[in-house]
Amino acid sequence: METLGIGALAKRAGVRIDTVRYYERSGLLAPKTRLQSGYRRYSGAELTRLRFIRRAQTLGFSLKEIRELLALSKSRDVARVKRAAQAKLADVEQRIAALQRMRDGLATLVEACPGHGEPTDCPILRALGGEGADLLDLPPAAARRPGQN
Amino acid sequence: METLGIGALAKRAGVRIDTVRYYERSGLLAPKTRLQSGYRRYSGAELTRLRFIRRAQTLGFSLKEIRELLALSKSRDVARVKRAAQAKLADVEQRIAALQRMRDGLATLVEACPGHGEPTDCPILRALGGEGADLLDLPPAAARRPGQN
DNA sequence: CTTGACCTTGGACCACGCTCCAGGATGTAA
DNA sequence: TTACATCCTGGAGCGTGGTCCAAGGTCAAG
Repeated sequence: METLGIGALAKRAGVRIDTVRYYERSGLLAPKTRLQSGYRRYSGAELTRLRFIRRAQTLGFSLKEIRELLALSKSRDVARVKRAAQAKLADVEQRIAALQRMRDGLATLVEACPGHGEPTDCPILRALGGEGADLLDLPPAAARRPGQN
Repeated sequence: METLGIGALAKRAGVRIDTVRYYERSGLLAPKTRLQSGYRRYSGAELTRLRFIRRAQTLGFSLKEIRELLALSKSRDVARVKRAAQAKLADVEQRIAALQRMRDGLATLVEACPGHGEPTDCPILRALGGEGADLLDLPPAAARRPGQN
């Protein structure tokens, strides 16, 4: 069976070599085997997994979440897997909702801005500068993403 | 005119004091004046600005982008401001679309999983583990968020 | 004047997600 | 065998967005 070196794997996934090793350190992606020399060898499954990691990232999942997601595939407990997937689904739906609020706020602003003329006619500028930031007024902010550390 | 100390300002904006100082260091928010003692004093305009910064963050703007946005408001260039907002809007919409694809994929998986029985009957397990990750297969990934450094 | 809350600065530290480097070993093709 | 690409490990460094701490100064009330 054909295997890939770390460089070939990285190239095929559009990722840097260091990133692959970083993912390994992070418990996300292990080589299928190692040569006696220590060289990592990957199979198609690892490539698939790596691509999955990248896709999930573009969808806003943190590496930690992705690790959890991938861990599911190891647990052979179908019920747990299903519950986890459902939880993830709910999470994704919440994110979509949050992004949609974002989008609505921005769309309102963009629509209301003539794109020319007096700065005082631009709601974006008014929201930025003035007292009447009504247009940008969004719900408090509670749900910040980058954990409040 | 009534002014606020840094503590009062932070409280009113729902932010930590350190965060206010951090924003100042980052060139986002300067106090209106300082007392002889060095104490920062803020006016309503700064509170508005601070709230704007937070709102913008919830809209997915980075502090760097917010700094640019705030700089634009000084430039009074309506067209540029609008373009920046439009770009962000497009970005947010792309993210929503990507998340919706993920949601659909997850929903399909969850629906198709019996929640019990053989692991081989669970499509989630099959999608995550195997070669045929078809259900989770999403478009390439191009639009990475955290700049490729 | 004392107390306690509030403020100052400078700098360390954190998590995240990489990215790069040094020094050395290995693989492969000519 | 030589040459060159590729790989190894361990650890440092980076940008982002904070958060915390020490050592000390200030403000307002009683």
